[in-house]
Amino acid sequence: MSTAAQTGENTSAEVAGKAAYHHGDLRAQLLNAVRQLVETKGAENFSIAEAARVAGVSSAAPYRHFKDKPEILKALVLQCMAEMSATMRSVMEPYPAGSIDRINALGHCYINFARDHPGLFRLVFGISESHDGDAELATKGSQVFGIVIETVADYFGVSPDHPQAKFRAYMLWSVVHGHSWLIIDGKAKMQGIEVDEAQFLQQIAAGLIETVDGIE
Amino acid sequence: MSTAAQTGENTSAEVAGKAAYHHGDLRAQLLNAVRQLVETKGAENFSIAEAARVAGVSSAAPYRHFKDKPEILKALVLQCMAEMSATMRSVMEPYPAGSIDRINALGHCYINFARDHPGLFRLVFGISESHDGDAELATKGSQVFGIVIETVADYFGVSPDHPQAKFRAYMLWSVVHGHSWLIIDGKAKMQGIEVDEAQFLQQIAAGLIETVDGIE
DNA sequence: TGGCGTATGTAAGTGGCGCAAACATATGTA
DNA sequence: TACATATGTTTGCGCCACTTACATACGCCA
Repeated sequence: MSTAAQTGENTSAEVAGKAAYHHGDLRAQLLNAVRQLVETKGAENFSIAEAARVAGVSSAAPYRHFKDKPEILKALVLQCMAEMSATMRSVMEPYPAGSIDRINALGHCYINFARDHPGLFRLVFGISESHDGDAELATKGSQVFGIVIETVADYFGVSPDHPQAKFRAYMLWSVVHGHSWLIIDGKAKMQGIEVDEAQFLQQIAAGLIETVDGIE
Repeated sequence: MSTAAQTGENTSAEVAGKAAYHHGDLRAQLLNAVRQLVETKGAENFSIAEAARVAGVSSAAPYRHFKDKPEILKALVLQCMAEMSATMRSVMEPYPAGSIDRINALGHCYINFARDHPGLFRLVFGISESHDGDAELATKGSQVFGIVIETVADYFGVSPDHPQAKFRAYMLWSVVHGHSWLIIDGKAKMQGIEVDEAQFLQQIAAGLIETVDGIE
């Protein structure tokens, strides 16, 4: 448990012999620690103090790199969003542009992120400290949703600015987002529902995209 | 601010002259206080101590009625779920059984709950302390989702046990649930999307329910 | 009516956390 | 080499979750 954190952590500075006072990379190491804690204990149960302990520094050290707790979490959210958009781009790349397979691949990818990192998913989409008007978050956010819009627009052969493309993309996003939540909350299983995900996504695509009589 | 809490709270015991020591209804009053705090500050930012202050008792008093913080929140979740299912039943009642209007009414109702009580919605569906195998939560939960299944099954004229009815109901639930989350997170607005909700629900029903060639 | 057990409240204490100083040490640059 | 700055530590404050010991009211039975 505690060793898992250390295997990759202490290599950079302490082992290198630079003495630990300035180990040069605390910000990144703290983010790793926070990420690990959020994944295991949830965003509302992690403490900066514990993250500092994991990183091997005093409990006040984090405040040299982050203003306060929300700012740490925001940094982690940005990191996750960047990963999500990168992964989404990579999983859809094998499929031909404009194909329905690309849309399905996006859906699977999104859901898998939630299933594989429920703690992070909850953080990214569930925390109320929304930093409401934050520009960075908005930007990274559109990099995720933007992919969906692009892909849907490609399918219909229209510009991503087309309102109908946005609307259809938003419907898709809603289903996939909702399903992700229900999965990690265990609500589906609680109701005795076992969802065949491939079928689910296929039916969604069929009902919300393919049956639409051409846009514009 | 602080007076708002008192207008409705002190009436039961203190004003009645019974002295405050046993005011007879602390559990309910605490739940009210917690509800108010969760609605305004979010479930991860409320403190038992503050709820006790609002209710006008010492900070240890709540522990006579609730084991710990998660248990308080669980009680509130149960309360919310009961309200949701009651409201859902009442809003669909005016429409004829088996009609698509009933399905739409359910959707609106669900989304409205999220919009009107984002803090509570986050609590009910977003907190990781899922009390995972909790029987009470499962029961109350099925009373919510059960309504959706029933209504969809009615539309198709099959039994609520029919797997296809469950599957279609689950798809609907996912969209509505996802949209609710995106709305209260402001994600839609952040992406410059203004969703016409009536149209949204109508398109969903059209794509996921009405176009389905009869079940079984 | 009176006494007793129990339910329900309070006060005080423990340990942890978020965060702010004030202080210490390393690093880069003149 | 000296100084400004970045980055770490120690200490301290206030708040919180939760516990334990104590106090008070209420219900019930003789």
